[in-house]
Amino acid sequence: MSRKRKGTSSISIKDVAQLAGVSIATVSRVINKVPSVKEENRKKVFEAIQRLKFRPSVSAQRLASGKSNVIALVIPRYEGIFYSFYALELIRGVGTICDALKLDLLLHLADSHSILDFSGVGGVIFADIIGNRHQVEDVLERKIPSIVINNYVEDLKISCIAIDNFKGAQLAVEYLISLGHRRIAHITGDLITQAAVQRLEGYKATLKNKGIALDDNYIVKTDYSRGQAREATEKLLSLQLPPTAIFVASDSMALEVMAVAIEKGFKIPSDLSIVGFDDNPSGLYAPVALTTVRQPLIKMGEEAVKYLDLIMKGKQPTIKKTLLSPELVIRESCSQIKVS
Amino acid sequence: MSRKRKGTSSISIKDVAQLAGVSIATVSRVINKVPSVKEENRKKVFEAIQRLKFRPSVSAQRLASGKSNVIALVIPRYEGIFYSFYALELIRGVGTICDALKLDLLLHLADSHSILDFSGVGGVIFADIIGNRHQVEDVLERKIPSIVINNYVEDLKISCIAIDNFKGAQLAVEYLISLGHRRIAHITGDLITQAAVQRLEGYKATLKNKGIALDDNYIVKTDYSRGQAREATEKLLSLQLPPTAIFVASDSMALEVMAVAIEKGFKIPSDLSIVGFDDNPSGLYAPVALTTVRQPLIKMGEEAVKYLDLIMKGKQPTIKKTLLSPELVIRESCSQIKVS
DNA sequence: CTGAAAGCGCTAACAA
DNA sequence: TTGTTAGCGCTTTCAG
Repeated sequence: MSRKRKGTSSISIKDVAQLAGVSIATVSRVINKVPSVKEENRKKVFEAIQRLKFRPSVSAQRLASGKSNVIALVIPRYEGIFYSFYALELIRGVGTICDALKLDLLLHLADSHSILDFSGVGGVIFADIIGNRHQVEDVLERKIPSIVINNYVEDLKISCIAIDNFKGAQLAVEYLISLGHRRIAHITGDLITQAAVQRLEGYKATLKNKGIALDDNYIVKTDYSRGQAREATEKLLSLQLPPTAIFVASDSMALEVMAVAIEKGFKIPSDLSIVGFDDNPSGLYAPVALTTVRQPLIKMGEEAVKYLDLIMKGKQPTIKKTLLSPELVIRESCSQIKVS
Repeated sequence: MSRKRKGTSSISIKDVAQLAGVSIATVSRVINKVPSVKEENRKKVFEAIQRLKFRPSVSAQRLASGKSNVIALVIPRYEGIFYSFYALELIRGVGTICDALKLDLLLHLADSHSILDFSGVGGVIFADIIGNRHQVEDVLERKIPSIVINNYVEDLKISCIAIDNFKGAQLAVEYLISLGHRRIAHITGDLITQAAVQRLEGYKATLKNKGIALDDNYIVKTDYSRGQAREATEKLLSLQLPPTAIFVASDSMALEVMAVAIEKGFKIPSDLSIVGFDDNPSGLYAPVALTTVRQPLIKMGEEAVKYLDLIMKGKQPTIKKTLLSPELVIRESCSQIKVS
């Protein structure tokens, strides 16, 4: 008995087997719900497990089976992301469904140069790709099931689920136009995100389509923060010919826009119409309930997890690029333009 | 060769050893930075690792060594938590430092009845304890290094790091009193959280200390949501004798309070002083910059991780209960009371 | 329906 | 300084 290990104090499948009077294989079968176990034995094993408070070692399970039920959620750690409703909502969606599906959620708040260790991981969800394409490529190369969300990736062989931000912007702007607005401004989000870029493009394209000339003064770029939203609004409203409507790339910024406008004595919506983006519940309680574009973030997270789960279980191996449709939520912050 | 396994396609330490012309033990030593390896061999091994793109299997490492560098962050999934700046800030703090210390972060958004699987986990951080004491007790029983944050637990043998919410409330209320206010209301957070309870207690105690009678009409309970903050404010401001100051349990609610007050024609701060809690950056860009109580959330998360890391490495085994001090951040939303 | 036994990929004595 | 080898706790054939 010379080369014995430091005995791990924790109880193992062996102890359970012994107490239950069966072999470890049977215990394993019970744990894995293999149907072929006699009811009597199953019961014995269950009791032994209870009595010993046995918990199977995930590491051992993984090692032996080669399977893992860990999903990694990679969120790029750029500043702007934490201004947003978006991140928390996403984590909430993904986290909740992981809990339900008994998947473990590994959270990586990653730098673009973080080295991510995916060895124990069964699947990876990339929340957007911002300066970390190489990480995606790495995972792809290692054939780890993966999916990108909130970013429609054309040029990579990977599944993705994204919001149709272009369409979202279009919905917002068309609505504004339908109310008679022509001087429509746009406060963008951080243009390192695809979402912000596409919203801007949607805004531009829709104006063009409707024969409204673009005016660069009406486009102000921000990093999604409330501070920059405030500055943007001040700039916009002090223009010689201020816009009659502003389409804002996030609700949290839109709330700021509204606050600034009210401070300056504008009446919402009669003097200024505002459309946000997100359907952040805060918008409901704004001085004037915010009209906004709802994007199904939680759903996006859920879909991603479910899809990954399928791939990890060996089904659904094809690459699928999904675009989720946003939806205009009309509340009180927009009105027909005043006759001039 | 009958009983062979389905060969895992992934390369193992064996392949590296072969290519490098050394034994697997040497490869293992290189991986684990054991100093006693000849420089020449170390180099060979490194090259082989590079060429093969070898990544050690975490599961195997864990199983063989009995060590784990996974930290689980357990966040109770009650509705209110997602209204808050708090959750995201915490995740950010913990997530960032985990990335830095090369620890894996397992995120559990747990129901109180979720069964948590901590088998592969080296340490656990409980973010508050809300209906999940049994989970804490379970971890304790299994001797897994653990710590509770945002909740000062007296009656459990576990380390904790919490904010001194009582003191925070005291700072806020004393400041208000020093400005001459006596009709000071409090909009609470969700009283299933210790933080909200302690802020309420701090509020009450401070008033009492200063010889100001408590008035139940001045205390309105909420769930931290903006909607309830709005209702609370409306109720408070329509009182026959409305408060001249409101201490609000979170910044996000305080912003709502301010918005409602402005809508109703109150001037901030001359007609109504407002103090929030959190130091949410949004408060900076409010119509009137919000005076608030700063709580070091990110620091709390960081400290927790560092501490756990120490325990996991076998140092610092004692139980330590830490209380972090909040700090009053005076901005524009409070003023001397008007002479009546 | 069950048990024996061969790994899964790695670590850590121990011997050399 | 290095190689050999016995496990770590579990899954999964294969043979009853």
